[in-house]
Amino acid sequence: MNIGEIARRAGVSRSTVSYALSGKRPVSTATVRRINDVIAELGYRPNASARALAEGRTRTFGLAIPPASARLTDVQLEFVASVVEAAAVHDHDVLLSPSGGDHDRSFERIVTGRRVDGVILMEILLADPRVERLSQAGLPFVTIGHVEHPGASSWVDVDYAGLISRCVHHLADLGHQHVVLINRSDELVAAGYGPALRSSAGFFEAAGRCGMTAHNVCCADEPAAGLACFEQIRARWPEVTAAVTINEAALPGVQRALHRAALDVPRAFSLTGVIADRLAEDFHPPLTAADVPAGEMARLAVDLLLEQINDPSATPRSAMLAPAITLRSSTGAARRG
Amino acid sequence: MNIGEIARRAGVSRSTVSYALSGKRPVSTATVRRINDVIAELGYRPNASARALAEGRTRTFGLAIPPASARLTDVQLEFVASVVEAAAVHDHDVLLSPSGGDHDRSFERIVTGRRVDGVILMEILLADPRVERLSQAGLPFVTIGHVEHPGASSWVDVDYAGLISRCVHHLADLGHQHVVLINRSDELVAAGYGPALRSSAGFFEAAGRCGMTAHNVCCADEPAAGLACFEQIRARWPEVTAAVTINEAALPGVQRALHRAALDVPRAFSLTGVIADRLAEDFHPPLTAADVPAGEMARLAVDLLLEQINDPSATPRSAMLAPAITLRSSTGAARRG
DNA sequence: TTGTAGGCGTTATCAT
DNA sequence: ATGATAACGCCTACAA
Repeated sequence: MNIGEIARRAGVSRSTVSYALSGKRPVSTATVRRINDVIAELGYRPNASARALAEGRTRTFGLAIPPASARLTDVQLEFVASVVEAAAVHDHDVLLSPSGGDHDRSFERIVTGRRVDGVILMEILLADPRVERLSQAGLPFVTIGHVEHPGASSWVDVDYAGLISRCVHHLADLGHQHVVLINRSDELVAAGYGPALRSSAGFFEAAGRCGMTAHNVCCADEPAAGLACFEQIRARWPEVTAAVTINEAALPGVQRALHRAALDVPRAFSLTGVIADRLAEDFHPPLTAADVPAGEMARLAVDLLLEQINDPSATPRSAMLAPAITLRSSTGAARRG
Repeated sequence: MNIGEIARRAGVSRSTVSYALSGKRPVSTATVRRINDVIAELGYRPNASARALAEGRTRTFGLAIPPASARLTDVQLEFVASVVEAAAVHDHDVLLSPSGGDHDRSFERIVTGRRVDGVILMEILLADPRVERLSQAGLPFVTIGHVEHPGASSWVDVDYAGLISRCVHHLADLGHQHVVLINRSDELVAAGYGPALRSSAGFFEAAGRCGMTAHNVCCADEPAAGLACFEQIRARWPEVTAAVTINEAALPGVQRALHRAALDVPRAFSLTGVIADRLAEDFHPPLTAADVPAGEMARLAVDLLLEQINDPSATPRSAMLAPAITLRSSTGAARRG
C-alpha cells in the first residue's frame, strides 16, 4: 500500500495525494474527500523511511540512556517515560541508545546513520565524549546536566549547588552544627558527574558560611550501600545531627539504618536533600526536600531540542531548574549535644 | 556524505562500494582496501532511511511500554533496558511507544508507518486490541504475557500460577493454615491482566488442595497502598499468618506495616511470592521468593521476534519461565494460634 | 486546481 | 570482478 495506489484509486496523481495529506498546497474539497475516503478504506499511512529520505528528517529523537549495567534509578525511568510522552505530543518517536562508554555501537549507529533528528543525552559527565561526537556530526542535541562550557550547547539541569545550599541553611536555622552529605557513588564523582560535584561544592560552601562542620560521604546507588553508609557516619561522626542527600537509590537503606539505630526523625536526627517528590512522600517520615522534576525536565529538553532542530543556527538555550523545597516532617531542631 | 561520494573518491561504482560493505558479492582485496580507506577518512556510514527503503527492513524493533501515566515499576524498567541491550547485540535499535489505551497515535505511527520490523508488547492484557492490530497489519510481534489463544503468537511469560502455587505449598509445609494473596491493582484485574488472574487462580487452587483458608486482596502499585492493604488484612483476618505477593511496588509499604505492627518476620508472620531478586534481597529480612527474570525474558523476546521476522511463516514459539524459588529468611513455621 | 518528473541514498538485478 | 540502472515510496519544484 503506497501513495501511488491511493492516487490510482482516487483517480488523481501522486502529488495531489501528497499535497492533500500535507496541506502544503490547496486541493479542491471534492478531491480531498475522495482521497480521504480511499485512505480510510485502505488504512494507508505513508512509509516513514521513504518520507525521511525525501524530507531529510526522521521525526525521531535519540535518547541516550545509561547502559543497563548501571541500573537506572526511579527518576531516570520517569524521565525516559516523560521524554517519550513529550515527544509523542509533537508526533515524534524516540529511539533508545544505551551508551556511556566511549565507543558505543548503538550510539554511533544512531548518530552517523542519520536515524534521528536530534539527541537527548542523559546522565552527562563534565567531560563527555558524546558531546564532542554530536557537535562534530552537526546533530542537534540537548544534555541533561551541563558541561564545562555552558552556552556552547542546550541543556536542562537542576541547581544542585543552590538547592543543597538552601538545605544546609535550613538545617543551620534549626540549630544543627554538624552535618553530612550523602552523595552519589565514588565512581560517579571520579568520572566527573556534575550533580555530585556541584552538590558537594554547594554543601561545603554553605556549611562554611554557617560555621558548621561538614562531611561528604560517597555512597553507591543501592539500598545496602545506604545502610552501610549511614552506620559508618554514626560511628565516625557521632556528633552529626543531620544529613543532606541526593542519593535516592540509597534511601531505603538509610531508612532501615534509622530504624535499626532507633533514631527518631526529626527529633533525634534530621534528613533532607534533593529527592523526587514521590520518594520523599513515601519515606517515613515524609522528607523535607526539593523535588527532582523529571517530567518538567523532559518536556523542556524536548522543547529545546525541537528549537535546535528547526533552527540549527539558533543560539543554544538552557534552563537551570530550582524547584522549591517542600517542608515535610523530616527536619527539626537539633538535639542538644 | 553518501555512497556515491565514496565511490567517486575510490574510483569505483556505487554498487561496488555497497558490495564491499555488505560482502554479498566478491570484491577484489585491492578495491576493498581502497574503499575502506576512503570510508575511514570521511567517516561514512550508510543512511539508515535509504537503506530501510531499499531493503524493506528497518533493523528496528518497536517496544510498546505502558503509558507514563501508569508508573513503570522497577522490573519493567529493567526489562526495557535489557531489551535495548539484547537488540543492540543484533545491531538493532529500539523505538519506544507508550501505549495501552485503544487508540494510540504513537503505536499507530510505528505499526502503519513501517518504522519497525517487529514489536515487543509489554504488559499485555488477556484481550489486547494491539494484538489484533498487529496481526492484521502482518507485523511480527512477541508479547510479554500470553493471550487467550496460546500458539497463535509468540510470547514469553512467567508461570505465575505455578510459582504462586509452589509458594502456597511451601507455606503449607511450614504449617500455615490461613494465607492471603497481595495481588496487583483492582483495575489491572478488571482489565484482564494475566499475571494477576493466574496468580489468583494458582493461589486458590493450591490453598484448596492444602486445606487452607485463603483470601485475595488487590493492592495498587505503590508503597502507600501496600501499607494500607496490609493493615486491612491484619484487621479483617487476624488469623492469617502468611502472605504471598506479586506486587513489588507495594513492598516498601508492607515493610513499614510489618514494622509498625512490630511483627517479626518470619517468627510471627511469613512473606513470600514472585519478586525480583534485587528487591527480595533488599527486603528486611530477605524474602524467600521466585525471581522475575527480566533480563532473560528480554533476551528471549528478542530472539523470538527475530525468528518471526526472518521467517514470518514459522510457527510461533513461546517460553513459560518458572524460575526457582530461592529460600531466604522470610518464611518460617506458622506461629501457633 | 492538478499533473509531470527529478531527487533523496541504498540495494539488487542485469549486463559486461 | 565491476558498472550501469532500475527499483524502494515519498516530497516538491516546475509546468500547465
